[in-house]
Amino acid sequence: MNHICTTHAVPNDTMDHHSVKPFQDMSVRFTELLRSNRRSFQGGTILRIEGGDSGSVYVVQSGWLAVSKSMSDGARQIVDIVLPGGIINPSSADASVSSVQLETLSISTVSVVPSVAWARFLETDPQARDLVTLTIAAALSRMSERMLRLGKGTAQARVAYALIELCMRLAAIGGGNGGVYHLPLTQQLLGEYVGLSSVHVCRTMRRMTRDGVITMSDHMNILIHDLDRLAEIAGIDVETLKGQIIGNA
Amino acid sequence: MNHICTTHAVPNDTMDHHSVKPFQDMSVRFTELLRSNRRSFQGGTILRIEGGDSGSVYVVQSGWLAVSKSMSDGARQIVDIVLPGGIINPSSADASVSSVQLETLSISTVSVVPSVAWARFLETDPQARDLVTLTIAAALSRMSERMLRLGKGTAQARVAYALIELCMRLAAIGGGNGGVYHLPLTQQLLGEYVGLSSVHVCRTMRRMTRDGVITMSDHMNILIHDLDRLAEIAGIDVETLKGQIIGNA
DNA sequence: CGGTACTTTGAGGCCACTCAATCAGTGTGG
DNA sequence: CCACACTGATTGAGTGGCCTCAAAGTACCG
Repeated sequence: MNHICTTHAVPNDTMDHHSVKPFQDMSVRFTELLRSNRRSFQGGTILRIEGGDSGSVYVVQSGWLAVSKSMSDGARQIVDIVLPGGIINPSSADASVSSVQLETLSISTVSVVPSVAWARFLETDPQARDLVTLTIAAALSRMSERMLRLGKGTAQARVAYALIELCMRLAAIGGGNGGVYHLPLTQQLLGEYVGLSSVHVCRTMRRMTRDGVITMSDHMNILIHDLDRLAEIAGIDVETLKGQIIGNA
Repeated sequence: MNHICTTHAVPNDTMDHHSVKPFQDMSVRFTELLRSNRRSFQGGTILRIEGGDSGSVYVVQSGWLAVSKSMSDGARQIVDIVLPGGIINPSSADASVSSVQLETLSISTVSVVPSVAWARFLETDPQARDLVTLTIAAALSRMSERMLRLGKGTAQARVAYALIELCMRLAAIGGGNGGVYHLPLTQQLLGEYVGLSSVHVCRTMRRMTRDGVITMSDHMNILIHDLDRLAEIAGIDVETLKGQIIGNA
């Protein structure tokens, strides 16, 4: 039920609760650029197919997006999950020259800025350049961390890391307080994020539930009971990680 | 036998055969910046330990580098391999804020530019900024591609992809003609790159040799006999990939 | 010639996969 | 209001790919 790019985009200038934390201190021109290109999409919308629209930068203001790649046999890997405040630049950053798919995981508000306009703007705004640099650094850090667990690392470690990563990133932008949050992902999608089959994601999370580390309620509502245990399973130091995968240091 | 950062760096201004392809058309000031910070390192030198020297950008002019991360149990994942022409900016690009290890895989010439000087220089040189952007895009593309195979993808596909990726990148900077090249990696290291044990790397490559796809001679001299077969195993389209993982489009 | 580093091959085990069936939640139309 | 369909979670059974342990082979070097 993927909708190919709802072109009937909804210009959303009614209210401005969309100004995400990382964008708060930016210049007026930056804010204006985002606002004039803002669109809304429902969950499960494909914004960009491999190399299709090669000329836009995506600035996320609300909702969750997934950047993914697929093998010829259809198996898919979610390369990165982008939260509000994230910037996806297929031609220079988060997603490479092309061949990645970009889709919404939930109802989202995204500013779709033509690459040319974006580049021209960046030339004039050093502060925006710094923001982009910081955003990319955070994305790379996340990806490296996830790669490490994809290569080495058990199913438990992969899932545990993903849960912590998303929880921390969410907290950084003012969501999910105290280890409670909602994942707009099926176990299938989570599996594609961490490189596991949906079945094994289920088993793994079930086990962590039995062990009292987390609690799940209706459709991926996560409550982290024992962050220390979870961090141990994931093989990370919470404090260290915080400084690395969060963009707004 | 890792040498902790040979501080007795050898300023290498004897000849200038170091000017790598991607750097050829850059400004004089850029060239000068690199030259004044150039150093030589022997293979197996650790240039940067997790978050240690937090303030340098590394511009590779010759040799191979590895960017890696380790788990608490010592298992290591090579996040990216950087060839001549590559730029590693731990605080904004290839390697994230910190917590990555950077080491030489072979004798290398690298310009180690202090972050502050680098940032200041970039402010004044839009062309250099574009180069950085392009370099990052290529790195991200490679990483995404490798992540896909790390998550889904058999041992064969992972190894095959790595061989093709490195061959193509090497060819792009004027190395290894016609599918023949030398990998300055042990099977152990190649395993850390593609997420396999050294034993299984061996078996996999042996099998590809038996199947007539590649030939190996003394210590990782690779000859690709049947690129089409190899590409099929890797699950890629050669032409498509070329445009994506190579920086100098 | 012994030492070291790396590759190769065998044997056996475990983790995660696939296949498949059941269950739970949510609509949807009669 | 209930039967039906549909999507997603759960659990079991069995398999296979990759791992580990281990031993032998090969090249290089002091």
